[in-house]
Amino acid sequence: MDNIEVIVPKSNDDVEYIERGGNRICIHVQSVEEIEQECEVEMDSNHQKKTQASSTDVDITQAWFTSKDDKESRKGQGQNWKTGQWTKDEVNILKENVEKYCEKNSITDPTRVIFDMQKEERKDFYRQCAKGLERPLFSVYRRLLRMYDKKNHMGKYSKEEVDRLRKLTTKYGKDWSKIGQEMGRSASSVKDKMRLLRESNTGKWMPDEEARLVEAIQELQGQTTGVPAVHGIEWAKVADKVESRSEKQCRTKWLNYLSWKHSGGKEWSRDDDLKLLDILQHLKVDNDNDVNWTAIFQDWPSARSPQWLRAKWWSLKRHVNAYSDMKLPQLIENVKKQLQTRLTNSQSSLGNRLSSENDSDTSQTVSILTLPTLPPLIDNAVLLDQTTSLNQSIILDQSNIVFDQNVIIDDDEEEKEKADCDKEQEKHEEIENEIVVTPSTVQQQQFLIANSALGLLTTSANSLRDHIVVHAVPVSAGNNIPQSLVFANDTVQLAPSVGLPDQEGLSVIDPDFVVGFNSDSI
DNA sequence: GTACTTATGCTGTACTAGAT
DNA sequence: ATCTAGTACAGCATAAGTAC
Repeated sequence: MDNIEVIVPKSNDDVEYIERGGNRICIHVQSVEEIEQECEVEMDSNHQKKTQASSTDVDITQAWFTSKDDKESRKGQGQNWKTGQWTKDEVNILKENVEKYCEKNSITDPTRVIFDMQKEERKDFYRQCAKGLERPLFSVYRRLLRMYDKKNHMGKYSKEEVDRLRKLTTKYGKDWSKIGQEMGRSASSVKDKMRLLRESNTGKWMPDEEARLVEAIQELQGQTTGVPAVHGIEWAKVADKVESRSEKQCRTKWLNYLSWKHSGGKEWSRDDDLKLLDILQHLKVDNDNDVNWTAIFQDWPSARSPQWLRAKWWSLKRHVNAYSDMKLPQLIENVKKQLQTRLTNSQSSLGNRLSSENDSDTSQTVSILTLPTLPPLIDNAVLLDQTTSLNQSIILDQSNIVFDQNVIIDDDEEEKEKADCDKEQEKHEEIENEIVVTPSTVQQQQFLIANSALGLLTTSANSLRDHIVVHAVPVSAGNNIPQSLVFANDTVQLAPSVGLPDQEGLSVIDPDFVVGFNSDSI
């Protein structure tokens, strides 16, 4: 045995480690629980030390590795760890770990441990901090340095600072520590800033600049047409060839516009917004940092790049109040509602009447203000969820048809929904020359018939698409259509009630089943 | 010398504010 | 709404320091 652990209770809270004849003796006083916890930590530490020769056995959170080979071999062993941006939860765990360590060691200022202590003094500090995080120690170490460096996060550089930075760089070269010290900023901050200070144009790109960029990319990628390059481009070299722009500018311009343009990309549409939300919803990830934008980007002609796609998501989610406080699934739902509300408002501004301002979580109301000319085929339909009940009213006057629905998602909300529905009906009954068709009682025969080409809209959580709610009629019903459905001179095709595909995208539509809506017969 | 720890430098990316 | 820019942060490689 290399090390022997001896736990000796003492009358104060001091913690001491003593080396005796190759044995390491830990002396401190703690509760039984704390002692057990400490032993566990030490055992982990010892285990780690013993097994470092065969590093692939080591727990990721206790391994300090940086080399490519080490990572590859660990991946080969099926070990996995988190990469990329740290989540809020991870940062919180890290902070808690630091606080715990400081508390245990009677330290008031964590920066003292990180920046002042000798490594013997802060023994096991990084290992303790890494607990509960699926990150290598190296990653934890770097994160802590940045997090607790008071000279970091100091905001925008003033013009004076930039001038001074330029002078100091001339004086000290790339000694960023020295420059940072004099500037009162962190070394990485001054280094990053200098990198972006290369002389370059700003603002809109000129056609000749764009041409040079395309040429540079094609030259460096060894390609002239086809698939846009996204990865593996050395932007510093590209910038050298473009001459008038920095590497960062080149990268952004290429990834967000030119690569898409040069591969025959299509314009982004509202359908693409909905498709994106649909995809995100089905990914079932808890955090948008975990979204693989590259995978989503594949084979999507309207998407300009993974980065651009991600930016698209950001522009959508920013429309939701307090978006940063929401869990992803909830946020996606809210983005959908926002989008649909924006569409409603947009329709309203075109001169149609907005019949309902109600956009709460519990009452989801649709108003189709003018009955559009329906296309001969409606190619998408969504069967309402079994638990969903639907009330609807159809309001007709001389020129407009207002088609309202209240979809009740949750039984608990039923009373409220009903009240909302009643209120809506009262409101509508005040309007002259309107005919109100009361809710259907045959719920199994209700479908959402969707086709975004209609330009229709609901805020229902049940469909990703613009949709109109109609009564579906069994094919067997033939022409015996309920009179309540006959409300216009348009022709619409309904989904059959039998042989339905299990979910959305109801493509099986009986081509012969066409219902003539005739307002005269109401 | 070797294995491990700590630190630095360069490149690329993420997030988001500001400009258009 | 979209484009551009500013800042922070991560990945990767490797140098320097240290204990054995």
